[in-house]
Amino acid sequence: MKIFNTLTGTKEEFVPITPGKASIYACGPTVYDYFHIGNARPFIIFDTLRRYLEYQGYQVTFVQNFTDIDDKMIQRANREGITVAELGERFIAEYKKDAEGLGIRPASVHPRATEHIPQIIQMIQTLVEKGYAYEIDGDVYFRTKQFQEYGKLSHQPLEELEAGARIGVDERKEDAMDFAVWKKQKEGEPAWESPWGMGRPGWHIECSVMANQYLGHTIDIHCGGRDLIFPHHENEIAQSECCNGVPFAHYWMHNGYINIDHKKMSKSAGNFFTVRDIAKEFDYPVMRMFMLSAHYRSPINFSKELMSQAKASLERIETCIDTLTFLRRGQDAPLTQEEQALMEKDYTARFEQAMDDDLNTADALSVVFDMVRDINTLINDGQPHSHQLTEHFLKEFEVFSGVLGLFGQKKEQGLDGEIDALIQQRQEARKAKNYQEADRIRDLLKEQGILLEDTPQGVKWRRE
RNA sequence: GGCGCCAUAGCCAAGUGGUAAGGCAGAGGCCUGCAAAGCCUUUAUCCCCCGGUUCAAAUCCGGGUGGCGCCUCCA
Repeated sequence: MKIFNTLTGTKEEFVPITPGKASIYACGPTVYDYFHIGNARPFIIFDTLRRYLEYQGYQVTFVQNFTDIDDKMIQRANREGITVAELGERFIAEYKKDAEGLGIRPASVHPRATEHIPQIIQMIQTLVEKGYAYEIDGDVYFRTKQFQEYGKLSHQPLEELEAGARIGVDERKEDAMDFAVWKKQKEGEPAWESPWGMGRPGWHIECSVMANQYLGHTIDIHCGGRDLIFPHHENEIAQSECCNGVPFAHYWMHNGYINIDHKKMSKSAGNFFTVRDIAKEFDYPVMRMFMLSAHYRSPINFSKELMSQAKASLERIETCIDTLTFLRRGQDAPLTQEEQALMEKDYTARFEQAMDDDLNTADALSVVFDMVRDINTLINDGQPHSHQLTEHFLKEFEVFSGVLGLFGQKKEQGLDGEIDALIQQRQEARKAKNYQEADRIRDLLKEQGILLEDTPQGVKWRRE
């Protein structure tokens, strides 16, 4: 597949370091609160990347960290009167609930910063020894001037970065662009012992260390949100490459933002919706549908209206799957020419072509919709259809579903005695042309969230 | 100030040199006891504007206009 590589600014064919294997590092959440839908975008997108690479036969090692020590963690923990560790535990658990709902599979490893303090200290020590980092009164900074390639990911000339640097920088630093890799303990902060005294790691160093530990010196793909390009990812590159002397990651992938009223959603701006809150109004898969309906690098505007659109779209696919499932339970029929012809159409090839093109999920979904319409057109006649046909397309949906992490997850509805009895009763009433009674039963079921559809093949029902 | 992105129908969104995919919403029709679901038809002579290159441009180049982002914690 082709990947747009932020490092080179071009689309490139993905060639892994080790044939048949792919190593991916994705920056995970800081677990100080529920995550918002802007945070959810990279989780969903890169989970889809992982699924697609696995579908293509790669053995994928996917690492996503939990940042469980930083300023925000400390603030929040203090505010709630609990320890940073307790806060972390709590929101890691909450992350997992939302992630599961969104169809985000657990990573191969979910390392936590606080569980890698010795390794972090060791990497900092190496950097200090090599002259890439220096200590000032318990703080340790990275010497950006020492790394010639600093700025290669964000494509910013170092001088210009300096020109834009803010006032209020720590005057003790050798250079305004230098960043902290180790922070001296302040009053009331959790801290660990180190060669530079009590302190805690800077933000950027944890990713360098954990990527290194679980994936090696050089990894295939590193991904995250666009806002991490500078300085976070730039700093990761500096630390890792100066420490190990080899390229850190071959491919860098960055997703676009989620906007609200065309402005970037962010915690600090306050214009955000948590995934947990949206889930009260829309099912989790609707959020995933929303995310996948546009290309991952484009910014997308979030609104309830767009969620409703995503919901209706998703239902269109689910309904088609439901109908196929329903037909498969019903009467079989010999395979017709039309059915044969439809089964020979190669939706999979088009789907793969779209996904191969830098994960074009919007285009891939359009293939699914084409298939849905073609199936519906064929089975619209109310006749029984070959089980061979229904099997074929249910399998096709399963493939697409496995890659996108969407639709078709619902378990086949078991036979429910009570519902069946009522449906039976209603059928009797209909036969006797007692439509008042028939409608009464239909309304009764509707109140319980059971929707009925009368089809020539029998009565089909679905929940919600 | 530096660097960069985006502009396609009422809404969303693919397409990036060969004559506008797909979804949502709307309208009309078919089907239905009525519904629901679905199907069919319909909705951009045209892709922000102005120039240019080309046999050919929404797609490339130049210039505008509008919107957004990074340079600071941020997915």
